[in-house]
Amino acid sequence: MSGKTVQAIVNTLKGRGEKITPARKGILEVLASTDQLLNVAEIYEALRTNGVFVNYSTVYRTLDYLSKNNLIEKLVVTGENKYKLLKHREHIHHLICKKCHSTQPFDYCPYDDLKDIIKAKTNFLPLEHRLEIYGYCEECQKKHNSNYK
Amino acid sequence: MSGKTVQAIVNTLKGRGEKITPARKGILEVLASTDQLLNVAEIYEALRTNGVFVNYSTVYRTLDYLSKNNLIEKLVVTGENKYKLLKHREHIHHLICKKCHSTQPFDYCPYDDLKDIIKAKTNFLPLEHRLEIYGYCEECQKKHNSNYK
DNA sequence: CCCCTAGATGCAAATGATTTGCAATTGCAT
DNA sequence: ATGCAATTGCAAATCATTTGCATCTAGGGG
Ligand SMILES: [Mn+2]
Ligand SMILES: [Mn+2]
Ligand SMILES: [Zn+2]
Ligand SMILES: [Zn+2]
Repeated sequence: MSGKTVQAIVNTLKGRGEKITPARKGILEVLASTDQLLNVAEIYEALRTNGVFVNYSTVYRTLDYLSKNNLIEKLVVTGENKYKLLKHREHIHHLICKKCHSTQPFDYCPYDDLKDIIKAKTNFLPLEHRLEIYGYCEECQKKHNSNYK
Repeated sequence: MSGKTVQAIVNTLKGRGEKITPARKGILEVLASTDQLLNVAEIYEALRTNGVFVNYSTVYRTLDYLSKNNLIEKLVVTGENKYKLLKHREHIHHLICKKCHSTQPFDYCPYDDLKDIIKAKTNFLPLEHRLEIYGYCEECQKKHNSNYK
């Protein structure tokens, strides 16, 4: 499921005259293979699982590089830096489990209305936003088949 | 404007049998004197401006302490830890300037509807949320009296 | 008011994540 | 195949935050 997306992104990069290196392609493949947000250590480990043995500093530099090129997104979740692939022009938020720390994408966004309200009530010019929801994922609710309400 | 609020909070602490120390009262006063989110260095500096010369580790420990006691809130903004006083039972979000990094509270929250949508569309149990808006504050818009749209 | 002690603080060292300088390597255009 | 700018590995530096421990202190009891 990763193949096509990654190849398309790689072609985008090539079109911009950028170099394609194992670290770059490797990280794109790692991020394309999941819908979870991954932290740096997870990316580093997944890379070597995939046979890509790059240095930690290269992982950091490459994540910066891909972020600046708007191919991935970095977000801070519970004090931890996490990364995800930016597919198409999607705009999504995440549901984050407080127990197992799994994340799942969620495609609804209340920002359009919110933006208008801000403009109406303040002189602030809203441009971007960050929204995350914390709670319990389905598995963790079952596992502790208890009485969260 | 800080006096009454801080005194009320201090009384709350005393009621719980907690000790009131210069660091605790000092940090509460610093946070009560602004509606900005402050980072650790700003809090440290404000303390000594106010004649409270405590160690950095004390600032960290006290911020943890006050957070755990639900008197202040810690939030991560653009990779930086920031703190605010928790007054009453207010629930607000923040408008954060991308230029000058000032923050201003904003009291509208789209979460009620959002929560229902999540429950309708997923098996995730939403409990908390984080929402921040990034853009340009009034001053920064004027200063660069330019053509943001 | 003085004592006493659990808890708070100062200090310096440890930690952990991220960044950086530099020499060696590599992608890719020619 | 060659050349060079960009990328990488490595080790050291940085930076925010945490921690161990000896010393202080807030505030309750006498
Ligand atoms: Mn959104
Ligand atoms: Mn809200
Ligand atoms: Zn979970
Ligand atoms: Zn501003």
